[in-house]
Amino acid sequence: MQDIQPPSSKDQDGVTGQGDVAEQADAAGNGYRPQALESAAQTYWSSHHAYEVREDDSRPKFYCLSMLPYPSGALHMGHVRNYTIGDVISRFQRMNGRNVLQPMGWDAFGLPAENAAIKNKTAPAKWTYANIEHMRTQLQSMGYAIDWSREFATCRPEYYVHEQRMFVRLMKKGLAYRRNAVVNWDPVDQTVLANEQVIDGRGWRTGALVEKREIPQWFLKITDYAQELLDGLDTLPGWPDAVKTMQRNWIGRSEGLEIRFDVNDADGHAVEPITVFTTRPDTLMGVTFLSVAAEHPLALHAAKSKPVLADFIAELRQGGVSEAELETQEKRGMDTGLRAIHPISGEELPIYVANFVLMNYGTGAVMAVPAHDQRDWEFAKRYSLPIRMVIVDRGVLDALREIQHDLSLGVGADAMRAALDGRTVDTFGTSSAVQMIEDFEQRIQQQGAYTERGLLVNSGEYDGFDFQQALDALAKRFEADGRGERRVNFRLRDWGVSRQRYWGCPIPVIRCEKCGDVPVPEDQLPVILPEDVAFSGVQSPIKADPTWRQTTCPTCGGPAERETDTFDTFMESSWYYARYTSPGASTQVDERANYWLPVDQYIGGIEHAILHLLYFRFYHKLLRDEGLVQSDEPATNLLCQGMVIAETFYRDNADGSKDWINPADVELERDERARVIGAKLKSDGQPVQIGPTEKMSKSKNNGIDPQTMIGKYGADTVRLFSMFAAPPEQSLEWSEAGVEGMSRFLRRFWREVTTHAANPDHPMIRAATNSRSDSLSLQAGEGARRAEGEDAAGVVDPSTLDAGQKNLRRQLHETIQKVGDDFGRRHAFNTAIAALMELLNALNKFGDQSDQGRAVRHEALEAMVLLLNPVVPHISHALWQVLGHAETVLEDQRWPQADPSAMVRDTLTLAVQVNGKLRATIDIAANASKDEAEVLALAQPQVAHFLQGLSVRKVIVVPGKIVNIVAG
RNA sequence: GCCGGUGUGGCGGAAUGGUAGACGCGGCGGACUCAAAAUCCGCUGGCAGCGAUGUCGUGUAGGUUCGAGUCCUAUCACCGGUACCA
Repeated sequence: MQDIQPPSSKDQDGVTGQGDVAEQADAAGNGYRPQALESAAQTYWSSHHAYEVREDDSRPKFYCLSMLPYPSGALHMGHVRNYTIGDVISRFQRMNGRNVLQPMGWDAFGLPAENAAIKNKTAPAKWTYANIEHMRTQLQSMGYAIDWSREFATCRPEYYVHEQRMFVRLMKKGLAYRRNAVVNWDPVDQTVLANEQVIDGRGWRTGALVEKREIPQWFLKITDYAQELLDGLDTLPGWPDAVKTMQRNWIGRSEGLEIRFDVNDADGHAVEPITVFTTRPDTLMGVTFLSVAAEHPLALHAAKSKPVLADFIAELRQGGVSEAELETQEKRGMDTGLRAIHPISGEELPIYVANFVLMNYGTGAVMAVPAHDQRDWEFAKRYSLPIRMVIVDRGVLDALREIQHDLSLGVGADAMRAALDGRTVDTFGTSSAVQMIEDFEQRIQQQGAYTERGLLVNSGEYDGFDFQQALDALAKRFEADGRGERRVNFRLRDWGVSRQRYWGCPIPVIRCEKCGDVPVPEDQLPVILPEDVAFSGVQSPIKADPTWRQTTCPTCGGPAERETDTFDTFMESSWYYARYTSPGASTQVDERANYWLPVDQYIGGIEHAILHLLYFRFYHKLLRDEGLVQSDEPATNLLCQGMVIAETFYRDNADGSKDWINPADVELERDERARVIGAKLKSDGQPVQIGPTEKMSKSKNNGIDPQTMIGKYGADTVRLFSMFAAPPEQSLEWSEAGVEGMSRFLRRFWREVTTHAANPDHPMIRAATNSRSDSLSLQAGEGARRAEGEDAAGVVDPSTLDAGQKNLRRQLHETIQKVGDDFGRRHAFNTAIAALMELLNALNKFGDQSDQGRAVRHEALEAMVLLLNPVVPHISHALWQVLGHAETVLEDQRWPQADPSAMVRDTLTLAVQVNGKLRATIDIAANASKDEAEVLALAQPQVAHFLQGLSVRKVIVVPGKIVNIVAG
């Protein structure tokens, strides 16, 4: 780079001046020194409060929010990816004239702080605050355009006081209530375990078999909002369909019938009736038994007089409470000895306790129809219970009608034959119809349930009915005789917010023996969690501390105790987005919330698709119903980014365990075709095993530390790689070789711009350079303003361009259009960057040193700096000055606009296919007719060759794309 | 188990029903260098062929279409969630 002339070589220090940038370019030849340049840019932004914003009605607002981090100790690549996506969108939107808010905070309560406290013998608070300090510094070194003035940590009383106030209001509205619910209980430690802490049914520390235990817990009535949460999904076109589908299925609205069965005990005496909920009342005549949950009152009643049943129920109490564990268990059950009376046939049906029936869905009891429900089918097979077919498809029904008017078959093919016995019908038709029915029934008996909605048979007066007719008829019948009713059921359960943990927001309730659960009066809030505590891990310090616990009842003034459970940490993360809009407000949010909300773009991991994003939507409706916000939904657009994954490497130990080796310490070996054939440890040169490519984790030692990468390559390179290597919603595989490629691209870009700018003959550069010597002592921007105003000679004159100049300019404007679309609409950052790489490759080949050639190059380089700015803001900040502009917040420059006249093409290339296979391409005038394209296509020698012996049947011409000749 | 997603060269990926493999990595060859690094230039899906070119090819099996990586049906593998990890 010997030809680079620094615009001004003797500038003193100038952290923010142009001189140091040029000096860097000069000193190292290639000259791109990210560390100095990045800290200079960051200092400039923070000293100018460049990203602090306030409400401004003169511009459209844009609230860009990334999910707030849990302060686990150090920034990881998942954070880097999440926040880089948010930063690119934020900077892009600001360059397009929006008033952009991008805040950051800390989801500071949570289980890992307690685990760390046990391990390191420090208080959870101390550990958490230290992590926040460290991680803030790390985030700042990434150069994100964050308004740090709004930062908060959710573990501070000034934050959670509002959460407590909302809770006591919800209690008064009846939206918060207390009831018993089941948890994982470690009988050795005598503690409640999180699902995560239960491994193969045992406590993670003690190894003891976990038990289910019922304890009183607080709930929020999210089910009151189930229908609205479901309907609201239709108002969110900017949310991914996958997320909306998952939420719809999670809410799980189903319409059906609640039916009451009378029950007799083993001696034939009537006991309490049982109510079941079913979405398939059409299968009612196929019920052959009933199943109830182990906790169902009837089961407990029966167990009193049946010790084996009591033992069985006790056995079902073992194991964890997670749905994944319950649903993958072997299906087991036991007869209670009780008998349900079928409400139509009067038949006596056994009632089983079954481990797959959940007490917290529906009524905790189901009617079992093995012929038409796969789970019931498997259960029936295992316990030799009858399988009675009552639903068939139309073909079977028609076959049945052909041979008999009565559609009742009895059970099994033999019964059907008996029904046919002695009848005389058309021989051929009968045998095929019999075969068909027999096959259908045998399939159900032997292979599995038929679960489609078909037509009823074996159902007496309902034979031949379809699903809807059966539902209507049965609902009418049962509503008339008081045996049942139509019911809409949701799978969604109320939100259990109690946690038996210390490091969380105290639940603001006082328990009084006389007055019951009394909400803490608002003027006594917050209930503060003491932070300076000794924490052993077995018991919560606030539970152990009588002076904290003991208080007086706000109602009767008598002695009372505080609730010592704390809130689920999803509580804090359900409303933080709103608090960012109203820093310092004495209420939960103030009127500023209605300027910023709803969030215009929310970004976070797909793992939050259901729980967090549903609570987030729910809480927004709670805020709305308290009159605090006006919108119905918290965020209009949602982007879910994929995980960051990396290769794993290991060595086997003698005892069968594995030593996981960090990818940074491993070198790959390849064969002559570049396939990876092995790997060895750099330090000893000995081979290591290659494991699967997985999510970065401590356990597999495949995490790549962002800080190391920033130190080695600079934040811009890390940002560029994480945006280039994959589209945002897919998983991103970390590759240090790929990172080096990004660094290479930035160095080439640096060289292209500095080489161009160093040419003293260029009029625009000359103007800028002349002013530069005094630009440091003048107001920033002076020199650039001069440069921009003067010297028309440096401006592109489209009418005088030659073909090469026109081509480059066309590519430039096509790239401007593509990058704008990819950033703004598609969020396809990877392809936008690829297009910019292509443009740089073209610029690199473009050797034109004429005035117009240089003017075209100047236009292209300025545009590139602006287009790349959202992704790599530090180098852009520096190069913008190199191009002769004053130092500035680049987001306040206009986003480049594509010039349609520069993109006009005279000729187009069309693909020519014969019978769908590519045989030639043709260049044709852009305004050519379909007929002209067809004639030219048919004239191609390759086309003629493949048409030999065939006659053309049809020619399809898609203008601008393809000509397909169909021949045969 | 259930719900959602993904599957394309040696690797990450591109292709919004219309020329499969853009861009990057890796690899091979060359230039520069005493040498190495860096940088620059060229080639790079498989098979056949000196080549022009042909042929096969987007997890697997079918289907719709003039045309399918893209749409439909079935199936396999992997990933995320599964209500107390966040």
